[in-house]
Amino acid sequence: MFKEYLGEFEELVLLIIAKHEDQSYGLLICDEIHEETGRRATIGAVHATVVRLEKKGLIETDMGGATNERGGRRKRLIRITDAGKQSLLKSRDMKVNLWQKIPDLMISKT
Amino acid sequence: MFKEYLGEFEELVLLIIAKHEDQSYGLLICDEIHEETGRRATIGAVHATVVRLEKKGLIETDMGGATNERGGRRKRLIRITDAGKQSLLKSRDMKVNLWQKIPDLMISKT
DNA sequence: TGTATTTAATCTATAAAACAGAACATATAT
DNA sequence: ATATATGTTCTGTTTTATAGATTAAATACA
Repeated sequence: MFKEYLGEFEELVLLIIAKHEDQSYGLLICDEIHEETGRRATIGAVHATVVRLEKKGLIETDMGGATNERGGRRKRLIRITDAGKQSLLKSRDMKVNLWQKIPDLMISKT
Repeated sequence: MFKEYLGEFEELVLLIIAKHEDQSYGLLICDEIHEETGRRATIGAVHATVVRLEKKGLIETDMGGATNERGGRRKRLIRITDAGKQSLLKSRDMKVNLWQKIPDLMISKT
C-alpha cells in the first residue's frame, strides 16, 4: 500500500489545488508553485505527484472541454476531495501542535 | 546533492529535536513521534533521517557520557543548529502563507 | 487545406527520502 | 561471568521527488 502521510511535495501541490477549488491543472500548478514559493518545479515532477495523489483518492481529475483561448491541448482539471482536505488539515494540525511545544529560543537572538 | 527542502519526515524529526533543545537522541525521538502524533516510526527510519539532517548541517550530534540510569549504550545527543531553525521557520511560513489563500470551503459543510 | 504556433499532458529514467528490522555495542545488576 | 536493558549502526527495499524530452490537441493564418 502507499504511505499514510503526505510527502513534502505532495502537500505543496495539494495546497495549490485546494486554493484553486476546481480549476487547477498541471501547468498552472507549476506556475503557482513558483509564484507562491519562489521554487521551480518541473512539469514532470508535478504530474507524477498528481498521479500519486489521485491514486490515493486525495484528488479527482477529468479532461476539460475545448478552450475558448488561443489554442492548445485540453486541460486535465483537478479538484481536491474530502479525503484530501482531511489529509491537509491533519498535517497542519500536527505541526501546529508541535510548534506550540517548541521553546522560544527558536526565535534566535542575534 | 541533496534536496533544498525538508522532507515530510525530516521536518517531523527536526521539530521533535527543536522541542528538546539539546537532549534529544534516536530512541527518544522515536517515542516522541508516537506520543505526539500517534504514528509509529522505526529506529532505522529515524536514524537514517538524523544522518541526513546532520549532513545538511541542520543538526549537530556527539556521543553522551556514561549514564547514571539503569544501563545501556551511550546516547548520541542531538541539537538543532541555526540553519535547522531557519529551515523549520521557512517551511512553516510557506505553508501559513498558502493556507491563508485557501477558501473557507475547506472547512467542509456536511 | 495544410502547416506553424501554442498549450498542455504523458513518458522514461534517475536520485533522494522514507522505511523496516536485524545485528551489534555498551552499560549495569546480580 | 552472564543476563538484561538501552541504544546505535548496518543492510536492503519501497516510495517520493526530480528532470526534461516527447507526444498530443487545439487554433491561427497563409
